Amino acid sequence: MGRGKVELKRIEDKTSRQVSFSKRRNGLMKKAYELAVLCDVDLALIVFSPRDKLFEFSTGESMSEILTRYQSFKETQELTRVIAQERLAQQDTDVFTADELTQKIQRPLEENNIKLLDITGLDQLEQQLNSFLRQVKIKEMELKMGVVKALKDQEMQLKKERKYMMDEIMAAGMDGINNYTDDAEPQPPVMAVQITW
Amino acid sequence: MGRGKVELKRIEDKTSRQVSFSKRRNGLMKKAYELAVLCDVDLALIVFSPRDKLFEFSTGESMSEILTRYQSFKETQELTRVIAQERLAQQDTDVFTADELTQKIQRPLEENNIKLLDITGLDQLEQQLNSFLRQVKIKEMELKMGVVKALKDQEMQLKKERKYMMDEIMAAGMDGINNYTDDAEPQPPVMAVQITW
DNA sequence: AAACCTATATATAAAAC
DNA sequence: TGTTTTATATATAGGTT
Repeated sequence: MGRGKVELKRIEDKTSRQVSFSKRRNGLMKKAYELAVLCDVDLALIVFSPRDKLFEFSTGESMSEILTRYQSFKETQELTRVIAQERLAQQDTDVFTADELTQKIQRPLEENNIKLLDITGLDQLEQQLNSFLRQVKIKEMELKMGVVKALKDQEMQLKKERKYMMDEIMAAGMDGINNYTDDAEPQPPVMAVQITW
Repeated sequence: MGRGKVELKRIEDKTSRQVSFSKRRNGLMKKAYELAVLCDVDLALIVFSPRDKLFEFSTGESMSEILTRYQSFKETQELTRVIAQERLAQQDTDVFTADELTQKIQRPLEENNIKLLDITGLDQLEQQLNSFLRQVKIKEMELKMGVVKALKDQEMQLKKERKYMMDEIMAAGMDGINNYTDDAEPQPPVMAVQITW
């Protein structure tokens, strides 16, 4: 895009790399701005120069709002994935506990958030976090209950399907079949979400 | 950049806005990629489409690493700003407490981090955060001590300067001057950083 | 929507200041 | 180091399919 064509690899000459960085960085920012305005979208751009200088651009909302939105999006994505996974898993196992489920859901969410806390976290931060967490606890609980309910519904549906199939088989005169290989009766799924304050 | 020139404002026609979004988004990603490769820099790009679909691009390091780095950078920036402010403030006041200082430093940092915690924060997150915070507490303390020390040094220097000026004045035969307008003796600055576990 | 087609607008490499 | 110049490479608007 200039007098000479450039290979897509690190520019070895330090000077021209710096010049290129300066020009292309401006170009990228401009393009980002144009995209945001023309197409009416939200975006965030973060660039660290080779000398660790920070260049950033974000639309109307502040950078941290967009990053928060990103986090939310990722979490929802993870939740959706986990729920889908659970549904598949449910096709093979008959029983699951809410505790197991809770664990599975929590792990990815925690990892995502914790990475964003920096080493300079402060001691008072803990207190504020506690206060903050108390405030969102109700919504959190609602969310969990919703997930558990969704899976519960799924389980119920599977059971109905099994029952339906069983009925068909029975109707065909194939009674005497027993799915349980040991003496223990199948236990009802544990259905409790633990809430601690 | 095409057959017609486009005004820099929201494209009103929905279809061409969508087409433009698709084309320009790809272009932006490509440019971002080229910048990263050619100039050997780290960057992150987050775009939310009008229909809330997420498009993202980040270099080698994962997105969350870059966001963490961004957070760190911002915190350092804030710290630097606060320190500079403190230095200015010190020119008018004679005494400051480490407690006051700690408060001032903590506020911006907390705000920055807390915004990144989403409503789906989980109850176990609190525990992990506590564990995490314990791990970084030592570094945190070191940081604070460093800041306090820097300001302490600054204060000492100001005192020396005042003393020097005072000496000059005294030497000029202008004794009997008293800077204190009430009976209380000036107290030494409180010098303690509170560490709780 | 996406994929292709030009004509034109923009971006930018290299040079010159 | 930054700005301006200019030749060339790229991006993309508006069509068409």
